[in-house]
Amino acid sequence: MENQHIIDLLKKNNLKVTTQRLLVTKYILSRFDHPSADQIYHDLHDKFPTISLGTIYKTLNSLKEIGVVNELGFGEGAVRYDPNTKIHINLVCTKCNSILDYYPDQIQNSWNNLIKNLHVKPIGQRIDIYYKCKECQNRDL
Amino acid sequence: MENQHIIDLLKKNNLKVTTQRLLVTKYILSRFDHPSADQIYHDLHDKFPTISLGTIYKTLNSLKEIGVVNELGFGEGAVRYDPNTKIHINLVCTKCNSILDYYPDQIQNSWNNLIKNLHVKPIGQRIDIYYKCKECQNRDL
DNA sequence: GTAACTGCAAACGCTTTGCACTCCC
DNA sequence: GGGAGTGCAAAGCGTTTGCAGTTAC
Repeated sequence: MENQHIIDLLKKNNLKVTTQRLLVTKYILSRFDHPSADQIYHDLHDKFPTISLGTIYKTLNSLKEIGVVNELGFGEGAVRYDPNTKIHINLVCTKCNSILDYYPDQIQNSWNNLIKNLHVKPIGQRIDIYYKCKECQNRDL
Repeated sequence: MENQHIIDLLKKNNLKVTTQRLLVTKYILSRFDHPSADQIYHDLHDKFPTISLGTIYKTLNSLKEIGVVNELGFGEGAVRYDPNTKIHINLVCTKCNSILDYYPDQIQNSWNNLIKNLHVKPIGQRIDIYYKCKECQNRDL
């Protein structure tokens, strides 16, 4: 996503535009592997050595509040941040904790069909499939 | 579930049968609200005042390893334990964190249909829908 | 100018760990 | 009798908070 779009996005939501927020927002929106706060911190630290982990967390929480990212918490380890709020399936490797997005054909239709009799109004959803990724399977042989 | 079944379940998985394990296992299997370790601790403490939180955690981890419960981690708050490993939808209230199970008609068929082109072998799944429960909606009026 | 944001460090909440004691088999 | 399980307290880890200094607007 271009800088200008991110600036507009932040302004529209009454968030001041700072270098840190731009960096974090641009970074998370460009990533499809659902990084943790710590991964973001380490990756951005090269470009911007004074950024702090606290600011990463605060920014991610702001982005969560304005609906730009979803949190994916797990039983163990850190929360992962998912910039994809559309219906999709997270393929989660239970060994290395990698996460891959998966979009089956007609997923929106299938999903609508699944929840057609639901009596409540969803404000979000999460679909995970746990498996062992190729690399981890090979590593075990 | 009867005590004898739980005893068999533990023995079959090479877990020694102790009063604490019996209590925790029986308790979690009887609950449909996906309690946290702390909730379990407080509820069992009445019956068995010397049980410790550490033992609750250790037992839950053992039960997880033998596939009796699933962990539901969230961005905030404690992990919740779900004794239902069949396909179902967790209706999660984002306000009070209550969790309700939901079984749409034909959910297994819909799910099979959704993942029919998936090239990996699932070892588990999790489907959440986030919403605001009736009580929380009313409370906000 | 001022309210919001940042960086830092300390605090926090949930979970795991280490260890001496106890209990199941 | 021996190894697994328990209870306790301390440690661990990821995240939030408080606050003084800084920045966007």
